[in-house]
Amino acid sequence: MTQTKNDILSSLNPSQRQAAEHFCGPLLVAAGAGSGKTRALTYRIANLILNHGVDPENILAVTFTNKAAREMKNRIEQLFAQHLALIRYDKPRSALTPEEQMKLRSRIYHSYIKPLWVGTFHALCARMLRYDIEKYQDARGHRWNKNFSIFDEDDAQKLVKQIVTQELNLDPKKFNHKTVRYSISNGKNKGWSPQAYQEAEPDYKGRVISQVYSIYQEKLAENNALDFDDLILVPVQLFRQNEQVLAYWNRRFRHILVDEYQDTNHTQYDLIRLLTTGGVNSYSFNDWQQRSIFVVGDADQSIYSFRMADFTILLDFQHDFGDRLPDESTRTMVKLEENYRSREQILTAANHLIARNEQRIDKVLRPTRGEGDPIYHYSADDEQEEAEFVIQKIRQMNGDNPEMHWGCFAILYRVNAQSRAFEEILVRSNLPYKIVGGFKFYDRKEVKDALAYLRILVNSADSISLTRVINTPKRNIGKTTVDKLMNAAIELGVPLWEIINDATSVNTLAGRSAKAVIRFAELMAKWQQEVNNMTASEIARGIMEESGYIEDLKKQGTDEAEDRLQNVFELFNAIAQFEEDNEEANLENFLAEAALASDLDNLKEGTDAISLMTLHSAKGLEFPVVFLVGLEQGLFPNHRSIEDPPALEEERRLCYVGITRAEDMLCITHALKRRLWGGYREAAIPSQFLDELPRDVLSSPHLGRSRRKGGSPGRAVRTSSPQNWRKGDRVVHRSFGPGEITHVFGTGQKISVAIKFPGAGQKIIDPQLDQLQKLE
DNA sequence: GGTTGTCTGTTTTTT
DNA sequence: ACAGACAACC
Repeated sequence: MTQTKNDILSSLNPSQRQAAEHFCGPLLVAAGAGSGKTRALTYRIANLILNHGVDPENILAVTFTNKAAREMKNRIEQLFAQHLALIRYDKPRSALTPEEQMKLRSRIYHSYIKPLWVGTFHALCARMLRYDIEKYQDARGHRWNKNFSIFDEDDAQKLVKQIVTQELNLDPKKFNHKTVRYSISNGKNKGWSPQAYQEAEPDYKGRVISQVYSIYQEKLAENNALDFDDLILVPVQLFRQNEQVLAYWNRRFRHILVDEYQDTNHTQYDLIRLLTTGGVNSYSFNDWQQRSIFVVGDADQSIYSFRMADFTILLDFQHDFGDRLPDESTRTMVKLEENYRSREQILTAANHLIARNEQRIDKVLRPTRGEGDPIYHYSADDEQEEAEFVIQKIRQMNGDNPEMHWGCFAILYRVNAQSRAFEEILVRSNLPYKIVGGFKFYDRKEVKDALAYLRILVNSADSISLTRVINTPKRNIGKTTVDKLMNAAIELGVPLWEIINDATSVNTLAGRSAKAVIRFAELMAKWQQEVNNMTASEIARGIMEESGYIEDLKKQGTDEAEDRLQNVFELFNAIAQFEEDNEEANLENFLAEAALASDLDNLKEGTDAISLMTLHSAKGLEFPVVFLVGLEQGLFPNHRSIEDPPALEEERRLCYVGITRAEDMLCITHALKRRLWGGYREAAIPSQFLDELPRDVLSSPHLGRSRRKGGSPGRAVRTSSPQNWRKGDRVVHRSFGPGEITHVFGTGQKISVAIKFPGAGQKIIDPQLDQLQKLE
């Protein structure tokens, strides 16, 4: 009888506790970096179940990444283990015998973890759709069945390309398939149908894109496939058209928790709102009996606007769901401001930097740990020397401090391409490292080929997968043959598979390739039969063997082929692992998971290695020592953001995210010269963010040198305006480097100049806005 | 139908 | 610089 409510929550601070104790109604937790938001979330879930008697089945917890979902499950499990060890065995968890541990874990998993719905928006929606998608039809009557394929970005682009170039014969320069795909994606993230798209963007371009969008949806339906955006949008539309379906999920998920709420887009918001209110479509919704909406986020860490995330959704929470009272008197917002992660000097820098942003909730990170060391700033000659410096510094710290193992260090950069210089030196130095994100296991050609085979078995309508592997390995089924078959399929309005699987049609259409096509069809048909009899592992091995794919790689004999072979086997391992971890593992479930999984390396965590990743991937993580590299104008902030104030604010938030990853030590570097697009970019100007950090927390032995070489960006603004620019002047631009003026337009205040840059080509620039310096 | 060589855009970030 | 797309050739 020692377990009371107090005991579970006793380790929380007052604000965390207020968040964790929240039962019914809306609550926004505005949680600064390192303030224990995951803690508040997990403790609240435990508290709901243990102290309020909520059935885990009634809880929906949405995270932004798979990693975060895994982490949350683990932490909830640990909480329960701690708690139940005391209740059931009357001793702390650490004192349990191995058998008792095992028994306890299995019990916790079955009664608490498994019935909880914890996952990303995409994974959770995919799961709901496996139940209900057959009740859905879109505005034009298209339907899907529960074996739908999930198209990744690659598949989606292929489809758009097909439409743009073949169906509509558009000028590929004006309507680049990637740009069109991106526009469609953005439209979907705003909740627009093709019709709505056209209404929102009624100009010529908008009308064309709307038309592509419309055909694209038709094709997706023909393939029985959805793209990433549809996974969210389709449930929203289904909920709007089918009251019973919405009522079911609304009743089911009484308590909804959303992590990283600042990263939600409008469609995701609609989904959450529908699930929470059950479709009561007004702000007067206030039936909070036995229900809650609990969102956690930080507007200062909103870094996904390029994916249509909109942090004003977080800023509006109080208006949407809350009591709409001012911050001081509201009962529907809690701020977590104590920072348990970083040393004071690091927090000072972070607070100072982010305070420059206009759009935010006022909030500071209050230090709880000692002052720590100043932030170290290093100015390198080029990207190679930058990497050498960082690695040498890591070796030195590792040598000096026995407790600093390799896993303590992280190198964070703006773009993936920056990892190369570091990798080269790490390999040469023989140090253990891991690259998080970047190349993804499931993006590799051979893995996608294997998955395509499997997808066809589950969803034979998936023509994208079918065309992908029909001649891989080579079976003498060339482009002309595939085109003929495909045209017939389009003509008849049936999936490609139906043509291929009919020997007569094939004989008529395919000429001398007919035999090969028929053999391929027979192979696939045979394995389709086995989907319900054999395990996913057996099927995967079987089809990859019998299709000749493995044989083909083996006989190539190159290192690359060997590598690919290894990856195919690695996929088999992943399937086997999946079968071990999931009771109802089957091929369908595996494919659903694989489509949404990022990379496999996450599985082998725990290895002691230096971490390399982009700033975006670093969100949510923390490291004792962080190196923030490549702080150069044009790289970070990225050149596409410099002239766009909201985008620049986002870059600044990204920098804030980077700084706040560091626990004890932060080191910021930039290079004066950087290899980019093949050539060198000379005289790179240090990032403006360096100037935006408070001076007194920066320790920077090379500061003087770097300033003189790069010029001070702060001062350059003022010196550049009254100049007389002339054709032929040699100049240095803040982000494009050195160049020569080729034209001068206008006079006086309204002057603009065209400059030819060796690296970036010709650009027209306003010297008032851009930092331009004349060279003598 | 497959292979070789040339041309092009590409580098912001991701579920 | 480099991969992927496409055309010309085998």
